[in-house]
Amino acid sequence: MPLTLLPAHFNADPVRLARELLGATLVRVTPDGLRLSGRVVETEAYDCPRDPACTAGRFHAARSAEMSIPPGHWLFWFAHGHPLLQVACREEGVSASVLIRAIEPLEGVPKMLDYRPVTRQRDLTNGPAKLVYALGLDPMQVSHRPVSSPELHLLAPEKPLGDAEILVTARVGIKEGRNLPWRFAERGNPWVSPGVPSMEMVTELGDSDDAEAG
DNA sequence: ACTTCGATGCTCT
DNA sequence: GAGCATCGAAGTA
Repeated sequence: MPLTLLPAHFNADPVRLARELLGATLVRVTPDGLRLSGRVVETEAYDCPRDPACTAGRFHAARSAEMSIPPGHWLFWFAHGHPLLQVACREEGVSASVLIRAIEPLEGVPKMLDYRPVTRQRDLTNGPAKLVYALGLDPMQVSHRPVSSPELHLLAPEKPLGDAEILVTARVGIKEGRNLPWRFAERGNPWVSPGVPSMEMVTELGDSDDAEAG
């Protein structure tokens, strides 16, 4: 039986955690007891003290609300009116998190399609806000709850993904810190978000950059 | 399959 | 009032 990840597990480097969460199962139990789940296939790390995406401009102040959330608790970042699901990392008072960017639907697909009707099944959960809608999550209800909550929790991967199975790329949609290789995806999985670059582009990324996971 | 472009709602100025 | 860690629709292939 897979283990439910506990909040204490997230008092750690978000870059490492983002990588380790690939292959985990995100489980949502609806108010009527329906179980929806999906395999985590794409994540992204944010780590303020060393992250230009956080310290640049408006982001710095914006993190203050997030900083009051203890590690291993859910939080939502809003972008363009869309809620993005994250887990707070490191110790409380530090702004660091892992963003869940895409999942591969496992259980409860009909209910997900009910929450978020799409014509192509591929589009159901292949984006950070898409998966929030497909799971029927209400940010107001889920924010600040532990990642081990019955209604929304994470099961550890059966087997951690090897380096060869992980595609490391740059984050998207931000100005500063574009170059940091802090987005992780399961290589070859069709359920990753449309913007994940091909292998060729990743190779170019490697020589132009520094910061590593640690 | 790909592109472009407007709407979204929340946060900070 | 601006800008954004995005999405969806509409257009072209």
